Amino acid sequence: MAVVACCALAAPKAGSGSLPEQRAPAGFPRAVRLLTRRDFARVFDDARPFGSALVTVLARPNDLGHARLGMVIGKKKLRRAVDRNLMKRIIRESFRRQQTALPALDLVVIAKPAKRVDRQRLARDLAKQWRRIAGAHDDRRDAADSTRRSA
RNA sequence: AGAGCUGGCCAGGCAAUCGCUGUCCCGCAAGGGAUGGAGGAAAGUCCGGGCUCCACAGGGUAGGGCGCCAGGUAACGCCUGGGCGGCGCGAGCCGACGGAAAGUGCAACAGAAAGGAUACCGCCGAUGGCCCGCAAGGGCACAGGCAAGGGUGAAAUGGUGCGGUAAGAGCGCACCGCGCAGGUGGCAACACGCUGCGGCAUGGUAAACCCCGCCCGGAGCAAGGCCAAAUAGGGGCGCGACAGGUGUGACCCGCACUGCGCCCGGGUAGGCUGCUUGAGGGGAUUGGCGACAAUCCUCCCAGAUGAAUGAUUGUCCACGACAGAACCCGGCUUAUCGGCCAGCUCUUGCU
Repeated sequence: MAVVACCALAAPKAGSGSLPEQRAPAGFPRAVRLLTRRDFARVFDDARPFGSALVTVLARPNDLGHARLGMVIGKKKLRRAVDRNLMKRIIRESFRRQQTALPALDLVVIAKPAKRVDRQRLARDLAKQWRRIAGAHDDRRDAADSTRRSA
C-alpha cells in the first residue's frame, strides 16, 4: 500500500530512474570498497565490461553477499586533480545511494578521457549503468538457473 | 567627484538530512558520542634549507650557479634600505647593474670610410705649377691642403661661442662634457657648482668565448627504520646415528619417506613507522627608517594511503574565479569572478 502511494507520487516527476533513489540510505564503509591490488587484479582478470561515453564499468561476481566498488581515474584521462577528485566523489555517492539495489559484484569504474566533469550527466549515466549491470546479472543467474533446472 | 599608484586582507554564508576520515571518550562487541578535517596559490617543480641514507683528511682541476653596495635570514637566485641608469606631470615603476686601456671573436644593408678606418659630393688652392697682364692683379684646378657643410648608417673620433685661417681643424681661448690624480662627505656602492693636471683619450657587444670575485659532494619519504606468512640457500648449539621422527594401520611386525629439536640470520606478500609541535599561528612590549629580531603571554590548527573534507534540499545575497595536501618549511613564477581596508599622487569644483 505504502509502496504504491510512493510510486504514484514519484511518477509525475518525469522519468526519474526506475531504481528508487533513496531506498535504505546506506553508508560507504571500507567493506564495500576494493582496497588492495589483489582485489583489483581479480576483477581485471575476468570481468564483464559495461561501457558508456563517460566511463567503463567492469563487473565480476563475488561471494560476499554485497557489491564492492573500486575506481581507476587516470591522470592522463583527467588532467586536473580537482576533476579527478570530483569524479570519484560523484561515483562514490552514486554507488552509495544505489548499492543495495546491486547484486554481489566487484565493480571497477574506469574513467574515460574528458576535459571537464559534468556532474549531472555523470550521475545520470552512472544510474543507468548500475541498472544495466543489475539487469544483466539477473538474466545470467536466471539463465544459469534454467540450465541447471533443465539438466 | 573622477583618474591612478602602493601595501594588506577575504575567497559565498546559514540550516537540516545522509555519508567519508584523524583524535579522544563510553562499550566485551556491534556501535554510539564529542571534536578537528585543503590553498592563496595546495599548482609549475625554477631556486634555497631542514630531515634521511651513501660518499668524504686538506687543497686543486673539471663542471655548474651567482654578480652595484650595505643589511636581514637557517639559507637563497628571496626580502629590506641605499646608489646608479631609464620611464612617468606625479604617487611610483622597471633594470643578469663586475671587467671591453688581458686576449680572441662578431657587426647584415647602406656608405668614400666601421677601428687607432675614410674623402663621393664639397670647401680651399695661401705655397709650388701653368695661363693672361707692363704692373697691380686676375684665371686654371695640376701638385697639394681641409674635414666645417651635404649625403649613408644603429653608430662617423666631444658640444656651443669667439678667435684664427687660403679653407679649416682643440690650432688657441672661455664655458659645458670627458679622463687621471688628490681632497671632502659616506661603513660602502657612489656623490661633489672642491683643487690640480691632460686638448681629449678606452666606439659597441661579455643572456659571444673569456677574465675576476664569491658559492656549490650525491641521491631523495618509492629517503630511511621496524615487524614479518611464504620461498631459496646459509650459520651456530644440543641430541642421535642397529636409534629416533613422519606416514600406512586398532596395534605389533612389515613397508615407504626422512636426521631431529632449538636458536641465529635472511627478507617477498602484507603491516607498522617516518607523519606532523613546526626556522609554527595569534597578541603585547621593546630595538630598528625597514626587512627583521628579542622577551613575555597564549593556542594546538589536515594527516589520507585504491588514497577522506562530499551529496541532497531549503534559504539569503554583491549569484560565487583559479583551483585539491601526499615528508616539512622559506621564496620565486604562473592561474584567478568579484569585493573590502589603509596610505599616497594628479585633475576639477566648493569653503
